[in-house]
Amino acid sequence: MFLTVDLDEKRPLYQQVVDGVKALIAAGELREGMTLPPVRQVAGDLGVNLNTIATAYRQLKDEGFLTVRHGSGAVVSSRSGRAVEEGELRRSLRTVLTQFVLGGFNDRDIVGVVRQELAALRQKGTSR
Amino acid sequence: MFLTVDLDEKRPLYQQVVDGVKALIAAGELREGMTLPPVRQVAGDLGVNLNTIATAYRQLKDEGFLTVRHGSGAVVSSRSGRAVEEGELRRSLRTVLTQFVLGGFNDRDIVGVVRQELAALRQKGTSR
Amino acid sequence: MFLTVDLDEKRPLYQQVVDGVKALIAAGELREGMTLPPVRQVAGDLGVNLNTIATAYRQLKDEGFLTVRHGSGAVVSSRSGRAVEEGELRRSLRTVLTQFVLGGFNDRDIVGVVRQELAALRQKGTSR
Amino acid sequence: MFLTVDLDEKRPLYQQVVDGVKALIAAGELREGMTLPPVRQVAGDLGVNLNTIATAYRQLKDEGFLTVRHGSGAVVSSRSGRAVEEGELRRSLRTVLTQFVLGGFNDRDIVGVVRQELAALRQKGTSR
DNA sequence: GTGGTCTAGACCACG
DNA sequence: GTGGTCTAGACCACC
Repeated sequence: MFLTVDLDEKRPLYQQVVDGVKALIAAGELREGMTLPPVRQVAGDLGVNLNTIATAYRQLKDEGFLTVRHGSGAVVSSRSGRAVEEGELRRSLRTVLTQFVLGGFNDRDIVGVVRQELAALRQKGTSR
Repeated sequence: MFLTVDLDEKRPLYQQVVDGVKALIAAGELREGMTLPPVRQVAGDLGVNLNTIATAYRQLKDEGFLTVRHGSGAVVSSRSGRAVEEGELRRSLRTVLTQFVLGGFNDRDIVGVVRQELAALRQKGTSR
Repeated sequence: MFLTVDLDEKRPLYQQVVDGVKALIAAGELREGMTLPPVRQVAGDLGVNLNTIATAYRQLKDEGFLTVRHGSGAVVSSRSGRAVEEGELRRSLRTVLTQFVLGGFNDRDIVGVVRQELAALRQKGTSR
Repeated sequence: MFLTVDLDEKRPLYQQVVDGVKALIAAGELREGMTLPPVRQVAGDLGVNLNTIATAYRQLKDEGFLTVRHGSGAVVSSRSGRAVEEGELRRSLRTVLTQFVLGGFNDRDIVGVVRQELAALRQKGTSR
């Protein structure tokens, strides 16, 4: 798989997996109908506890990104993901931007970084 | 004060206060030398426990944003805040941008939202 | 564990715990990768509140001595602790030495005591 | 006077004054029978609150370093200062030495620093 | 008046 | 099981 986790990060492990899968979907690298590797395999590959991956898959299912068919693995859902509340998104964005501002970046710099990251996010797959 | 907290958010209350104060500093609304309202007053205004605000002030002190003088109050520090690692910042940004992409926003939209939020962040105070 | 606290001291309890852990690390008795006992156990052993120990662990984490992994435990960090300013250290030393001088110790005595304490500090573990 | 205080230090202001006076006595710069400047003057010179200096003088009196004669100021006591408990002293010393060890100093370095500071402490006055 | 510490006990998040 | 957060309320230290 194309997932990695970092024990030294602040995000919990399961969240890193969730975010990683979402990123792959956003990049078009994972598309609807594709099957994700079994929980056990991912856990083994990443060297983390099995429950951690199970939690991540569960959250992805709850958010509508995966359809779990008992015995046949987790499949990327057709209507991938329901909208996250925009208010919440903007709040997260605001927090990150605040840190950039406090770090001394000016608006040009920040918009540049945003463009860079967007390009990186979309470089793989068909995107949309 | 201009702080708010939301019990339904995922961030802990004290973290919301920390982020709020940082945002005020970034916006130039709080400047070095200014005194923050007493812990008890903030706690009362926000309807949370005194210790929650004390924790927030403590973290802001530890991060170098505040200088706390025991019998006096908490004043915004001159060397406001130490640098956050850029790598960590970019990672946070990437996570947020992924959410936007998954929400169906295109790059134009996203950059637009970023510009809006930056403007909002900087509208108050002289900035600098 | 080899920690003790004393209610009659001026240092806050959590600070005594912080200093105690640092001393164990300095002595090489606690080394990187080792897991500290759970918060609740330490609290029970020392007869203090859980939160007091949690505060100590939190500060040690903030200072870079511990890496705390939520569901696991607190392990001694590899890059144990960031440097303390030498100026601040010397100031603390000066204050203590002043007390010894006022207590009637001569320089020989004082250097002797320093050597004793250093030896005690380093007797355990391989040091390094 | 030869006292200074630093608002950015961790020690409380009154404690800095106490330590400063003790240092002057230890150095022999202040000797028994000499009169300290009035509280008001010291407070003015240092730019701190009058109560802060009053607290410092009171503690010095309580510890036996000063004799306060109502109306005639504070006089350095003949039997300057009662012994501080040696156990407490050693504990303070141990804490400081721990920090030096954690800072990477070896025993030679540390003893060298101690000798330096002792010399600086005693350079003025007749000492003893 | 200010902020800091501590307790007792509840509940949540993570692995 | 682990650590983290929050509350309610007490008491202390500083200015």
